[in-house]
Amino acid sequence: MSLPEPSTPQRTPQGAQTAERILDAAELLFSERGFEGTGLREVARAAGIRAPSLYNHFPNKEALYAAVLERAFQPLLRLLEAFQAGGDESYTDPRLLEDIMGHLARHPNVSRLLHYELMAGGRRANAVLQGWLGSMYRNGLAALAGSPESGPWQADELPRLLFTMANVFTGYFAVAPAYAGLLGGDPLAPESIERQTRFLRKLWQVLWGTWEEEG
Amino acid sequence: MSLPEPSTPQRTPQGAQTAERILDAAELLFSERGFEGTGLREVARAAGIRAPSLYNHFPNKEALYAAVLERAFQPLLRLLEAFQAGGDESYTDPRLLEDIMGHLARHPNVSRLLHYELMAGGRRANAVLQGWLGSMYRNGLAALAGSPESGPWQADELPRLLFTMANVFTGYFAVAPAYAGLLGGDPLAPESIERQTRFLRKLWQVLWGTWEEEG
Amino acid sequence: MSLPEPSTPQRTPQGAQTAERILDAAELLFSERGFEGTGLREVARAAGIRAPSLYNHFPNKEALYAAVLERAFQPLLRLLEAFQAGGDESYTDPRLLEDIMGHLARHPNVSRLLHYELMAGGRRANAVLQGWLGSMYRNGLAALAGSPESGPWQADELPRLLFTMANVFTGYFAVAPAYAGLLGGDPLAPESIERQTRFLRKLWQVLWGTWEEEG
Amino acid sequence: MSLPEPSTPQRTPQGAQTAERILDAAELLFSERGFEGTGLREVARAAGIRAPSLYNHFPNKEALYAAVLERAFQPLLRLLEAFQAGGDESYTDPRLLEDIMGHLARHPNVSRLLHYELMAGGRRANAVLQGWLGSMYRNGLAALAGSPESGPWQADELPRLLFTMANVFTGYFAVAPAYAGLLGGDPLAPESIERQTRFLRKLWQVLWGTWEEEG
DNA sequence: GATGAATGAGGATTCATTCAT
DNA sequence: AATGAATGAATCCTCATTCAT
Repeated sequence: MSLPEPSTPQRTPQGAQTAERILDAAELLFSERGFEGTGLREVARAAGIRAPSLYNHFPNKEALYAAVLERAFQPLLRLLEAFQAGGDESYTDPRLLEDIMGHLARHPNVSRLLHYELMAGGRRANAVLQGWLGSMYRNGLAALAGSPESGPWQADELPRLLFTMANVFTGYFAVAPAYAGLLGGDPLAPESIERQTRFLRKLWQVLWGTWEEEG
Repeated sequence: MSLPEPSTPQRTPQGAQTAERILDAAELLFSERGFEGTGLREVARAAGIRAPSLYNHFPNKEALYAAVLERAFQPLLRLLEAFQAGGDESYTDPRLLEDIMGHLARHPNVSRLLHYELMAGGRRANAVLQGWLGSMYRNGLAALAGSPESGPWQADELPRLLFTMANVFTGYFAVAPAYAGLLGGDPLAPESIERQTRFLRKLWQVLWGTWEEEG
Repeated sequence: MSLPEPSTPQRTPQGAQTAERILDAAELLFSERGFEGTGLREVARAAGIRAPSLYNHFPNKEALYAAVLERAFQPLLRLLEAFQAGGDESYTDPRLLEDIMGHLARHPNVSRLLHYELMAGGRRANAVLQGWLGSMYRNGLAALAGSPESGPWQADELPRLLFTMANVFTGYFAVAPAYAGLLGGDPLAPESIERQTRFLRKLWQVLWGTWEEEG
Repeated sequence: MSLPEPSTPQRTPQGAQTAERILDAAELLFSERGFEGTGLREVARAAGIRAPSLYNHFPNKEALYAAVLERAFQPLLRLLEAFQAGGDESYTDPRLLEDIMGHLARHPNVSRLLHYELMAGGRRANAVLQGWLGSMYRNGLAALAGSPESGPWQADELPRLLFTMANVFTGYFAVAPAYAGLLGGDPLAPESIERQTRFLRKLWQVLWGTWEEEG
């Protein structure tokens, strides 16, 4: 009666499109308001359907949330895996930083979802997240330990450095909206993200002692 | 019936004690579950009363939340103000870092409240937070700009550096519980906090180029 | 539109089989959980289809329920009619009792459906049931009135005696599961049903004064 | 806003009265429509309150149902216990029959609740009911076994006789409404209950061989 | 004949809040 | 200051049903 766009009314694509719209809507809302702050009616409205229809695609709110996390975190996981496969020296290779920053910039919801989930701690046991964190932890530990760069860091400091940097990366996007009022511009505007990317690259190099003043 | 611990048992009127207990309970719960994830019944139960009694002390949930934030953020604000009064060079003085870290370590809820509030962005207009952020922003900009330390940072990078460091400080406590499973120990245990403090001091010095390998 | 009735299972088309499977599933579930306690999704799942497909065979839940009752009660009705045709003296003929008991034993759902329906009283106006009860009432009144057996019963007590016995017959099966825990064995096991049949035959004879101690 | 009678607005009686009204309403509705057929809104409306207020008196629907059963069955339990204490010969004493019949007649809901619960079988594990049935079973077995009356019954038939009679007693009230259309009069009218009581007394005596034709 | 998708109505339950006591 | 009782609004979710495919 009020379906926005039944443009291609085939069987599967139809449902798949709806599921995708639901995931899109849910990702945005969950990332903005958190799990408990998000109502399924809002999600449904944003997806262009009524709330009960959600249950044709996801068995319940938790499952929808898990699906959102899965879809949001998987690319990051893949990025990290690809990076790990690239060799040990890559941790000080700015390209990873660039790639991750680019992905986070294109998907600012991911950072926010992650922070909400991290702050929820172990309460909402989430396999996806634990997997991702675990993978990052192991990848990081192994790679940094064998890094040819010396820098000022000792082995037992690397885990903390790792988590700190992850936090710095995602933190920018997670709390970006709160900056808007103070910094004047929109922190998620391309120009601002570009500056943040440059800033983080420099920060990374400073931390590893590879920063060189340039003209 | 279940009064936990009247820390300073002077002749503080019963009501004040109750209000304090409510604030304690609310601070913990809000910091753990966020605003929408926290029910007033839980707060009341944790405070040893029934939900309607909350309204004898706070006009509504939002006001209680604001009071929690106020009480939690004010000491930090004072710290920053005192620091600002201390002079321009103090931004690279490790003692501020030490003080802030100490305070955050003793009150891990503060970091979590702050992060929740930052992630909520502008939705819950909160004067306290805006004031604190604004003060930090102005203090930071002015002080860092006149800092005698050179380091690798240029004037227009200082705001980002400032926010980044703030995020690094509070982020540790905000997401600490999620680390527990991965790092093995409890990140909020004194020993772990001690190591984090040392790590952050070193990080700070590395960033400012004042780190020196020691014996 | 609805009742296909493939009474004699020849080359019954696929659809008829499905309808039958639906009726089987619905009969079991309605008899176990009652009308409101039974969901169409459960019925569909038990029949191996999805809920909307039910509507290819029955116009709605009420009609499905009515069809279940019809199919379940008709054989009993036929039994009673055949018995009535057999002559007046047959009411004290133990064979009727045997036949009815046998049928109820082979179809324990029938008793349960009947009890649920009786307890629903007049709320779900059900023509089938009213017809069956009415027929039983009339048959019973006429036949018992002209019975050659005297026994201790007077004419105006016969209706009550009739209903009481009907209740005793069906009640065993309707409430049997609740006995399981107390009586030890499964009341619907053949052995237990056999004993119940013997017991009821004796009960019937005692009531009519035709019981004789035997070896 | 629409409370019918806040006549005596003391603290406890007020709530107790409400709880009682809820129990009354729930007992009637549960007994008429069963557990799943009864909505809490109906219960609330019948009790003169709104649905959420139910939760000030009972934690959930199941607990309300359990409380209804408890209140409904306890008097019967007491009756049976008192009877058991009375001595072995009492099982053939018509006074017990009279008492039980009177109680059931005054509380026809009890029979209906019992039948609904029995038909639910073990699904809704109900301690009250199991306790009552267990008590009845044990009381019955012990007492009947030592009964001075001989009658036509053997020891191993007594359990079945017991359950049969219980079924006959409660069955009348449980399915009474369905009789209304057929018997003409209201089966729950005092006159009809009186006749049923006489009928059951006679039935009992016939079963024990103590019936004597009278003038 | 079968079903995925959609939905209005309603399910039980929780929420923050009010008020009389 | 405290709380039982009450409630409108909203929660997640299930229901029977429809319809296009």
